[in-house]
Amino acid sequence: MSALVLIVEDEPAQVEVLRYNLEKNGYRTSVAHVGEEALMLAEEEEPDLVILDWMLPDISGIEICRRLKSQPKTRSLPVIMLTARGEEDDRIRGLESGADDYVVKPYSPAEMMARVQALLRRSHPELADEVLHYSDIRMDLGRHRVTRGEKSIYLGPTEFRLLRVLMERPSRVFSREQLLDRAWGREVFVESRTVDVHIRRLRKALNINGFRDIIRTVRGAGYAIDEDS
Amino acid sequence: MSALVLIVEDEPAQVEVLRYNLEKNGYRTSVAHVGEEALMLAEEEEPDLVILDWMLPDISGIEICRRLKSQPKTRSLPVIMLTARGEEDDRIRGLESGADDYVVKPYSPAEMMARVQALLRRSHPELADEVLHYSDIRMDLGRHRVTRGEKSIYLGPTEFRLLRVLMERPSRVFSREQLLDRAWGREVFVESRTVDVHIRRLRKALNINGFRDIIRTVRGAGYAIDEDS
DNA sequence: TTTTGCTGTTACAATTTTATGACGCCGCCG
DNA sequence: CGGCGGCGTCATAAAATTGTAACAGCAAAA
Repeated sequence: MSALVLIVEDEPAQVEVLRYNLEKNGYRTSVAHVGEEALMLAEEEEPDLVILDWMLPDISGIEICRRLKSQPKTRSLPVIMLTARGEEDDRIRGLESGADDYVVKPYSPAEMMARVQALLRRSHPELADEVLHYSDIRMDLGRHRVTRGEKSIYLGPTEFRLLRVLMERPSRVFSREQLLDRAWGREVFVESRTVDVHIRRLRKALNINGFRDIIRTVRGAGYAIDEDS
Repeated sequence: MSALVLIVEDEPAQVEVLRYNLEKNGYRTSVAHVGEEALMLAEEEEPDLVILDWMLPDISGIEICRRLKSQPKTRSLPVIMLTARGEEDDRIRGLESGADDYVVKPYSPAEMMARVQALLRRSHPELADEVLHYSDIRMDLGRHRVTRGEKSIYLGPTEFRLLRVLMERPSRVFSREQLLDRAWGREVFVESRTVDVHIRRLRKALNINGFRDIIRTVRGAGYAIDEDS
């Protein structure tokens, strides 16, 4: 089961951005458009984290945060406050009201995801599994799971490590020696040609259905995982 | 994803020079004109490096640096201090305040870029991929990728090495022997005319579409990569 | 203009590199 | 013990890359 993130935000476009990115990173989401709804959902659905917009139609974000922090049931629920740019005072008031972190709009999705993960790691380490993404490939390191699009992919241990190395630095070309070092370990002795074979196995597993090959062979250099051919 | 460099500088002309050069080298940029803004952006945008002018309208660069180095969140953020010429004391104070490097104005863009890359390599090796530029040609050594304008160019291994040699010293003329040495290796024995053929292959690949030929033939001397014919 | 020296271009064979399929070994689990 | 899955290696096929020779073009020198 993955972490549930409650999004409290009245502007639909913002909601969509958040929801898209959160789900892409493997979180479940739940949305409240107004303050009342937020308080209710926070209690009913027991989310693992709240992203809370500062400006809401009814109750202010700061007030919601205060209420959350005053109830035993939701006291330890991490809150990320979303504020408009440059309101220095707001930031301070936000933190005073008990928010655990704040993000100013506009923000980069990557930054937001990093903070979400940081907070989750603090409160529920077991929910903060690291997940690598590239294109439509998703690699959940904690669960040892790989999916492409909707399909789940089965990989042997070696292919898993190999893909992990490649996914940690998408587009970068790794020589066979580098791959052996990183995916096999420094002291093992295996033929460098063996990499070819595992690359092939990886390709076969990844290209299940009619998926386009995403591993780029660079003659004389090595392999990389890459969008284009 | 490329590295984000925060430029803290109040003089627009300086900003433009920096921004132009940084972006040409594949970095993303962000600009603060005054100290307050710098501190805020350093925290919000999580840049990977800061270029910090000494003289600013509100807070001094040295003070900003001190503050950055005193906060856990920004402590390990590399700082390059920009100082006016000849202020030896300033330099010392700059380094004392925790700056990781300093550059005296006026500086050469190449020097600045070299320092940026050096610092990045130290802190985030994965962001310091080397990229060569000349005219509209871009060569990403880590990704093993060449583009001209928007088009991506495919090169065989030898053409790749050959272009690399030429790109490392644009405009310089290399004799066939020098090219054989550097792109083939000292101990291989190949006909010097072979260079011609690979130069042709390189030209053919580079001049895809209607791009102008950028390799200059110097009769009796060799080849160079060059803007004009 | 003819000659001469160098360079551009093309075709082709040789070589190198990579992909693939098959095989045997080994450790794990029933 | 026996089967199975995962792994490394090898042999061979398939591709891609490369070196050369041969010839055409061209510009400067004679």
